[in-house]
Amino acid sequence: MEEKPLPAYTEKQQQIISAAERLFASKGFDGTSVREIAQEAGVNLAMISYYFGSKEKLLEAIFDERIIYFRTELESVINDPKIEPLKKVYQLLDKLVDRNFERSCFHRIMIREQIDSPNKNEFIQKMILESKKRTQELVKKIIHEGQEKGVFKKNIDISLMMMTLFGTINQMTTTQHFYQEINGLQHLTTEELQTRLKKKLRIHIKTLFKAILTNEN
Amino acid sequence: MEEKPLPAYTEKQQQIISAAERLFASKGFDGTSVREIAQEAGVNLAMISYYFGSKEKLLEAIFDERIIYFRTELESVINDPKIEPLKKVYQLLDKLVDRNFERSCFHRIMIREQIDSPNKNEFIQKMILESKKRTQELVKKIIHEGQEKGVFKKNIDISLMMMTLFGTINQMTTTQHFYQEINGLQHLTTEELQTRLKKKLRIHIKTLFKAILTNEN
Amino acid sequence: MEEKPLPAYTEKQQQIISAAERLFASKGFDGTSVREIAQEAGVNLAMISYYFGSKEKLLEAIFDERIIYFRTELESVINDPKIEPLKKVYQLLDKLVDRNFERSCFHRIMIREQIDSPNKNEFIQKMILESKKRTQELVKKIIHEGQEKGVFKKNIDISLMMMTLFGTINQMTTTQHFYQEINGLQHLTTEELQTRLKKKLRIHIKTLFKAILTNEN
Amino acid sequence: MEEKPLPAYTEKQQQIISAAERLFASKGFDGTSVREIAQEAGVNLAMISYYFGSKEKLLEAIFDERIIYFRTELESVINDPKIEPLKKVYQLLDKLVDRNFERSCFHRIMIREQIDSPNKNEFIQKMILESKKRTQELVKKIIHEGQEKGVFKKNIDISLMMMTLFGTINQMTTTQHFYQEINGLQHLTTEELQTRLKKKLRIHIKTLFKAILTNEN
DNA sequence: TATGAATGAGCTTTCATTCAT
DNA sequence: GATGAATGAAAGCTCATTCAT
Repeated sequence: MEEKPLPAYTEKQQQIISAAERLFASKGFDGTSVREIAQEAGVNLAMISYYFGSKEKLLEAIFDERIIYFRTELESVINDPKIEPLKKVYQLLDKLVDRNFERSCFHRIMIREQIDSPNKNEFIQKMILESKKRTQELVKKIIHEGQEKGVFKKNIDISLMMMTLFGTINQMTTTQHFYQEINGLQHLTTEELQTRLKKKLRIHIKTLFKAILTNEN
Repeated sequence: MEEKPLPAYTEKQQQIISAAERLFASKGFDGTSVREIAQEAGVNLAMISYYFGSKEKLLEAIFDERIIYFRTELESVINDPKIEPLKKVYQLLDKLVDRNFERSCFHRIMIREQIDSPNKNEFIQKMILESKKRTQELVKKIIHEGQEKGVFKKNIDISLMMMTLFGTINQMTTTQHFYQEINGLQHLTTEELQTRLKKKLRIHIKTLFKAILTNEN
Repeated sequence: MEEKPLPAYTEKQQQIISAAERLFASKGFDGTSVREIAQEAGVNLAMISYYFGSKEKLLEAIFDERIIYFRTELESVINDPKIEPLKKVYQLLDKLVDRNFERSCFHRIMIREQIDSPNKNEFIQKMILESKKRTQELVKKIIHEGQEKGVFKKNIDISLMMMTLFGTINQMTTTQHFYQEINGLQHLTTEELQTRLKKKLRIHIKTLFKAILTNEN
Repeated sequence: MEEKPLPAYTEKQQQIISAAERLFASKGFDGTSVREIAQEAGVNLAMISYYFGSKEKLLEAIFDERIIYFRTELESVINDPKIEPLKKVYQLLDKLVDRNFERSCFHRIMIREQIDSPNKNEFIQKMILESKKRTQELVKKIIHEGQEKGVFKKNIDISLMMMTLFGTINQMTTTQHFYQEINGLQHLTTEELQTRLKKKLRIHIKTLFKAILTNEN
């Protein structure tokens, strides 16, 4: 919770974090062994305990490292009074979509960590909750602004709207390969697919929110 | 439909499936040990390998057992030509929401299994893909019908619409506790929360789809 | 703390207990690895956790198994009113010496476990304490009897006397090889040494106690 | 005597020795990690290997450092021809008791190291053996003197007498907490307990030896 | 001299599975 | 069919030690 003045993690620690992030994303936390992480990161097995203390703490470090990326991004743009509400929403949505594609590994980890279950890591739960609260607060502000200006509908359930927002993005993130398969896009490389999906998703989400928020068509 | 073509699973096997389903849902496949399943099911440890061959095959059995529940449900209603398209969509949506709440354990498992990854169980991947295709086909049919009748908009990207549909439902399923926390509903029991969420979600999804599909407000 | 009606430990468990006892006696608890125990006992490594849960619990099992041997032995003889006090003391002393030689491995373990230290196993500490209390109570009874009959001195500090009693026996148990070296008995086999020591110790302790307890010479 | 023949150990080395001594005393050699010692001593982990070569050599260094304390102490007093034998014995006993309480940590280590075992550190075994021989020689001298003067009994088994002597002292050193518990002295601080025990032990041992050595009461 | 980083071997324990009955 | 015993492999982690600076 304290702000870290220094980059905090050394290069080798970054290597480990990055390797772990990739593996946790694709095989899950429990499905990934510390040995695999060490191998993927090209470091000695014992280094992981040496640097992070435990596998659990390594996961926390990943959150600690990546979640910063979450906070800083959004707020700046939103507080510009000149931009009109819908544009602000659009900007916000684009950012959310972008960051999901840019940090897709981390997002996949986070999606898994969100799944309801009793004995989840508390530290991480709190981080996610805090992040959700922040974003929701932000969204609420813009929408209220739009409502006051008469641009947006009244009676918008923001929590449910967030469900749709993050639900759609997460669904895209997690089920790309199904999308690819169903739509006969097996010929595309992963990168091509990603580019296409990002473009489509950006438009889709904006269309969706225009429909949810305004009365225009 | 009522007759089961195969003797299916004995009572003891059902016990195991049911116990495994609960545990896989809350702790993940890799986070659950066969010992735990045996204990939760009240059966001997060796029975699980004995009956199902392996932990992996047990997971497949869960899918095998529950996915039927998926197929049968939807189609019947949809083929009624008297019901108008939007009503049909509404009925479909309600069913999807309901089955998600009714079989929330299995859905949580499925959500996890959908998360992109190279070395996932192929059998299950195919099951999920097939199920997705079926549902998408169904939805496509209704929507085309609505489009032909001039009730629905043209140019609807069904795949993305599905992302929003399942994304929203899944997001609700997996992040109930965050919703509860953020909205200050800690005083509700799990059951009360579920009832409330289901009601809200049903409305939300329908409103959403009306906005997506039609030009009315 | 509950009495076990059955022999409790299977043959294989006995093998493990016995092997562990030998190793713990000679190398200490922390100095012995579970692997060594498994090898010495000729069982699979995993069996030890399977049967006893952990290395710690195995140590407890050793105490559980051997400490019985402690309780039963002594009391019977002492309650005979016909035997005169000094004879009773002699009998008791002989028994104590004998059991130390018979179960010398276990005694060495117990000596180590008695050494003052903060994070010792509580279960074992309690067992040892209880055993010490019992024995002290027993000794107290005989001595009081002797004092009432005017055979023993007044003003005997029983606790300190016990220190001398068990101190001497334990010292013998733990430092046999030094005794052997110092007294030029390297030519004796372990067995021969033991026999000689036992005989000597029996006499020594009795002489000692006669001197402590009575006024005769 | 005040000049140290070798530069011996630097201050930092002394810190390490002292920390290790405390930890080995309470947790045993194998139960103590080099990391703990470094932390307790407030020095860098690598310093320990750097200074002493290995954990084993550190233990040897402790013996090397502390055993001097053993040798020098006793002999001086004993060679005074004016003091009568029993007084000499008394002085010796008091010294032995005192040094045990003063260097109780080191004594606990030594007690552990004495416990029979094939693969013990030879260097240390030799040190202990040599120390035992010296002390025994000393005792022998005084006793022979007393026997010649007709003050002490003939036929005294000195080795066994030593067993009783060190056995009693060691027993007190290692099982103080049991003594405290059994005699209902939980209200005493460690220091108060020690003071009381030392006083009692001094008297007890002397009484004991008077009884062993002489014919008086 | 002093130290943070690094290492390979080892630790205890648990895993999914199979065996013998 | 049903089960307690058994197994080899692997898990996460800590160990004493050494390296590079």
